Amino acid sequence: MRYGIGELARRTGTDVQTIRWYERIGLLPPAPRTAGGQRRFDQRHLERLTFIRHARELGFSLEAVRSLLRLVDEPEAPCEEADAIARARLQEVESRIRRLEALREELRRMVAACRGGRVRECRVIRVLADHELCLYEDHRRPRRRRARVQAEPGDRKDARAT
Amino acid sequence: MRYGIGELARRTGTDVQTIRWYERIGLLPPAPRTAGGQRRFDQRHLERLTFIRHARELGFSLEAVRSLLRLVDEPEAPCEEADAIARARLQEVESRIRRLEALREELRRMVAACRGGRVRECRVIRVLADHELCLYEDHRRPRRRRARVQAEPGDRKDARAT
DNA sequence: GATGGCAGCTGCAGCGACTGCAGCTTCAAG
DNA sequence: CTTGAAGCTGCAGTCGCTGCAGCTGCCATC
Repeated sequence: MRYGIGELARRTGTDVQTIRWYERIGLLPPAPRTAGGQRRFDQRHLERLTFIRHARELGFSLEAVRSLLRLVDEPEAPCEEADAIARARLQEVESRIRRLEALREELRRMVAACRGGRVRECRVIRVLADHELCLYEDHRRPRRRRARVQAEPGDRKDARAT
Repeated sequence: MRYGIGELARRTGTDVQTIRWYERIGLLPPAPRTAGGQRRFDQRHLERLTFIRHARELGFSLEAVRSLLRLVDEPEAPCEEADAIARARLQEVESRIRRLEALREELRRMVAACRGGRVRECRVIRVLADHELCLYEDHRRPRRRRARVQAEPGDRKDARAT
C-alpha cells in the first residue's frame, strides 16, 4: 500500500530525482516520511504523478501542468480553462510542425546538393554562408532589416528552430 | 569599415548580448578593441556571425556550428563532415516532426472531445489522468513496464515532446 | 545482533543557449 | 564641455531536469 520512491519511479517511468524535484517545486504534495526520513507514497501519489508524466509527454509546460492539476482538484468548476490550455498547446505544436517542415525542406536541399567534393565548393557550407542560396523565407528577414530601419514590433524573439 | 557591436547586431539580427556570448565561448574570434575597451568589428566578423545565425536558425547546435566553422577555415578538406552534420540534423528534424504529428493528433482528439461542461467530466483532464483513453502509443509503455519487470535497455531517456 | 549492500537523503553544480540586470565607463554629436 | 546613447563586465536567472558528493536508513541474510 505504501512504498518507497524507487518503486514509484519504476511504476510511473519517472526518474527518482525528478520525483523529488516535482515535490520540491510543489507539483506533488510533500510525501509523508518514515521515522528515518524516507518518503512513503500511496495510490494518490501514483495517480497524480501519472497525470503529470502524461501531460509532460504531450509537451505541456510545468506551468500548464500546475494549472491542470489545480483543475483536477476542483471537479465542479467549468472546464473552459483546461480546454484553453490544451488548445494553446495544440497551436504551439502545429506551428512548430510548420516551422520544422520548412527546415526539413531546406536541409534536404542542402544535403541533396552536396557532391562530396572539397569544403570550398560544398553546398552545405555555401548555403549557410549565403542567405541568397536559401529558399527558406524566415531567416532572410535580417537582411531586409538592413534596408528598412528597425525590427517590426510583431517579431517573435523566442521562435527557436528545434 | 569598422563599427560597434550594436551595428553588427542590427546587421545580423542578433542580440548584442548574444554576440558577446559567442565571443566568450570562442565561436567568434575576440574582436579588437578601441583604447576605451569597446569592440570593433569588420566584414569578416559579419560573415562569420551571419553563418552562425543561419546555422542556428536551421537548428544546428552550437557544437555543430563550431564544427562547421572549423570546416569553413579549411576549404581544401573533403566536405564529408559537413555533409554528415547536415544529414544528422535532417534526421533529428524528421523524427521530431513525426513525434509532433502524433502529439498533434492526440491533442486534437482531446480538444475535439471537450463538451464544455465541468472538470469532472472533461475529456482533456480524463485523458491525461488515464492512459487507456489515449491512442498515442509511446507513453503507454510505463504501464506495460509494470507487467514486465524492468525497463528495456533500448529506452531513450532524452525523448522530449517539444 | 552484526554486517553488507542497495536505497534514500540533502544540497549544490551543470546542461544549452541565451537573457536580463546592476553599476559602471566610453563615445560621439551638438 | 555636456549629455545621453551605447558599451563594458560580471553575475543571476530561465526550463526541466540530471549528476554528483557525502552522508544515513532499511532490510535480508548469517
